[in-house]
Amino acid sequence: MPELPEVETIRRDLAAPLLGRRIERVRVHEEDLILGGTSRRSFQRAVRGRRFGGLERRAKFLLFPLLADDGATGPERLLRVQLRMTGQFALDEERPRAPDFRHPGVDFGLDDGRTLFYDDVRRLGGFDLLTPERWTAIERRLGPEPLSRGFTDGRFGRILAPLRAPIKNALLDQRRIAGVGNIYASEALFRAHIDPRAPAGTLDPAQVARLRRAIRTTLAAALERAGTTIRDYRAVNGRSGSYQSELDVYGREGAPCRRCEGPIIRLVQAGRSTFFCEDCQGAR
DNA sequence: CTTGTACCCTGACCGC
DNA sequence: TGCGGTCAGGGTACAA
Repeated sequence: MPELPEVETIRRDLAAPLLGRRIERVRVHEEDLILGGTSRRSFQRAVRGRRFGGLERRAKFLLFPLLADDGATGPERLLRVQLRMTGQFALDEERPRAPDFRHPGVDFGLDDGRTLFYDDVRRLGGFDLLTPERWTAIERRLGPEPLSRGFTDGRFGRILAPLRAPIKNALLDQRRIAGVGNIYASEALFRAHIDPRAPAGTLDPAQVARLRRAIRTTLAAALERAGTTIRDYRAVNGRSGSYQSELDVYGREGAPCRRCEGPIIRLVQAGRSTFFCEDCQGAR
C-alpha cells in the first residue's frame, strides 16, 4: 500500500514515542509475518529485552535498530518492516477496535505500558531481522532516495539511459529509484508531461530534468499531506492521509484531465494500472 | 545483465 | 442474496 510519503509519515509518527522504549513482550499472532525463514521463537528471543534505538526509512522499508539491554545479548540486529499492501501500525495501551484494524499480526509490549500493534489483512508484509552486513548488501541494490541531495539530473539521466523498459516500469523498479510506487509514478509522469509508455532510455535531458523535479515535488506534496488514503493506507492509529484529493490522474479513469479536460486513460503496464492523459502526455 | 510473468493473500465491488 | 470475476499504495523468484 504505502509508498515513500506514506512510509515516511509512519516513521515520523513512531520515531519519538518509540525511541528508547524497551520491548517487554512479543506476541506473534500470524507466523506468516515473520519473514526470512526465522521461527516465531527465535524472533521473540531476538527482540525481547531490547530497546528501540531509532527509526529509519530507506525506500519503502522501515528499520528499527535494536539495542542490547540488560538481559539481552547477542549480535547487533536491525528489525526491518515491510508494509507491502496492507500493513498498519497502532501505538496504544489497548488494541484498537477500528473495523480496518481487526487482523492481529504482531504485538510489541513496551516498558511504558503501551503496545505497538502491527496489523496486516493480506499478510503480504512483515518483519525480518538483519545483520548490519546483510542490510548493507540489500541497501546497495536500492536506487537513490528521490528526496535526497544526491538525486541529481545527471545521476537520474545515467540511471535511465541504458533502459529500454517503459519509463513507468522503470520508476517502479526500486533498484533505479527507491520509494516511488504505483500512485506517484503516474502522478509524476503527468506533472512532467511524459508518456508513461516511452522507453526510459529515450528521454532527452529536458525530460529527465522535468521528471526528476516532478517526482520530488509530487512526493514532497504527498508527504506534506500525510500520504494518500484511498482504501487501506493509514498512518499510525488509523490517521488518514489527505493527498487523495490532490491526485491528477491516479484512479481517475474517464474523468476529465484537470489541465486539458480530455479523458484520463487507464492502461496496464507490467500488470499494474497506469493512468495518464493522452493529450497532455501523448507522443512526447 | 534486462525484462516480463506468476505468485503470495484477503476483501471490496460489480454485473448477472 | 449469492456467485464469479476483477482489482488493490509491493516485492520476490523464476524464466526467457
